[in-house]
Amino acid sequence: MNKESIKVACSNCNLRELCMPLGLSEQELLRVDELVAVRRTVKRGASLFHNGEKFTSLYAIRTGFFKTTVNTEDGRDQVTGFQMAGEIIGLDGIVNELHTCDAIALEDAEVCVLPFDRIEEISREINSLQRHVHKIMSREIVREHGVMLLLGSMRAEERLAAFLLNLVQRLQARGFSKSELILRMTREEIGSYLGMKLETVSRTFSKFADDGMVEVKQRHIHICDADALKRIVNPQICQ
Amino acid sequence: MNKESIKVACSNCNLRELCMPLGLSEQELLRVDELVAVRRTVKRGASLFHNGEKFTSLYAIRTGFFKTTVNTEDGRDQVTGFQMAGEIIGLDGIVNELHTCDAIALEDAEVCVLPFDRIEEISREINSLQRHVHKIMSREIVREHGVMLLLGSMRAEERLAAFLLNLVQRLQARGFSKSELILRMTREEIGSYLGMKLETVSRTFSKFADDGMVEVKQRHIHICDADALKRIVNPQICQ
DNA sequence: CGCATGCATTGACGTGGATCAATCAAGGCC
DNA sequence: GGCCTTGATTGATCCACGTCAATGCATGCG
Repeated sequence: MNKESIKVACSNCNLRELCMPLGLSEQELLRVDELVAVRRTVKRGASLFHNGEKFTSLYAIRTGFFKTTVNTEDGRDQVTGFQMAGEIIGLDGIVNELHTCDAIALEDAEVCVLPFDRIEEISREINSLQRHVHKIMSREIVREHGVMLLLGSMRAEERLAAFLLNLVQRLQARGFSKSELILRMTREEIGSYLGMKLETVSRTFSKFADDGMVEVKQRHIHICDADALKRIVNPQICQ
Repeated sequence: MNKESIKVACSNCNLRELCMPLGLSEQELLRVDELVAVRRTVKRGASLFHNGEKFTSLYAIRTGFFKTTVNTEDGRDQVTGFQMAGEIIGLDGIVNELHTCDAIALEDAEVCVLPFDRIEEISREINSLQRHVHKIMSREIVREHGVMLLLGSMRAEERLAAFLLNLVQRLQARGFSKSELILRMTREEIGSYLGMKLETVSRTFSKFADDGMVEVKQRHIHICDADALKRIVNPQICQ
């Protein structure tokens, strides 16, 4: 649990447009800079927070890649999401002031620690920050609706295609290639997220490769035919 | 779309402890009373809002029972939740100021309309209301984590048992019996929510009945052995 | 009253994905 | 380099659940 006391400003952070509302005044920006208490680094495999831990802060991911998992008393666990730079994690902790999931770094990561009472305080003053916080939470709710749709009504191929398209789209929004990606998670983690076994994930990758839609070499994925993947997710529409 | 202009106060609503924060001062209560613009009734089968509609308000359910569903362009749809008195719906609309799901009344219902800009305005002034709004959204995120766990890692019997226990627990919190309930939704809607086909829902009910855990007569359910249901959800723990 | 309509139940059968198991590839480490 | 560990792939088999189809049970309406 490595904590650093380097204090850094949001106002000149290159991820600002992902974390923060747009169109703040000079003055408001200075106020928002007070949000970030400190940054914290998390080594690959380590947890940022875990189930049962007291909730104090949200975290904005600066670099690295996380998974969040919930687990039942009887040992089952379920990956609830994969998060990358610019995304906010920890929202689950607000209700009961306890985290209800684990956040594990899938590669060395750095996060900005945003004490939640400070967020509340400043968002009382800056309307666009208040709105922004509400939107972040609502976005998470909508995202989860999408996952429920996927888990509740799609078949293995559809799930994996939807997953790949979602990943690559988010990477593209961050300036990465729209056809090339390196998976940060294992087949088992993908399977947990998508409600299937790792063998099925592997077989489905192989099938996509056989059909010429992707090239798969371990965790290196090249998407050759994104439209074909879209057609798998949405059979009727994409003809 | 029946709109009434009877203006009523939260301060003497018997659902207040479900919708509203506790421990407000006299003064704050008066302010909070300004939240509810109006009430609206929704007939069984009608929608409170639907996918694509402009978002303006959240809704607090006063009476009745709703389902929310998301749907893909290609006609699939997925029930994302069932909501009852005291619960807040419409949170999905905040991000893009558009609703992304349909809310359909499963029985005649009445809701309080809470214009969202008014919520934001008043929650800037009343800290406990601000915190309350955050908690409601966080609670929804946590609930959805639970559904993802259910859909991603449980088998049919476990899902249905978890569903029944959850329903009855929420009904009990509203003063209803903890062993007797009437389902407001069809087998197909239950199946959609739980990611299984209506026949499987029906068969699983029958199996529970054969095993003496519940009595099922159409939509009337009597839970004879709640512990047995818990054991199904949580094999190891409940021995 | 009898008949249509919408759910629910139950049975017979098929299949997508789970399970079990062997093999293979890629690092990391001495 | 060779060894060990961890994760990925692939094959063979199985079973939980989906699919298709018939029947039953309430409710409402001409």
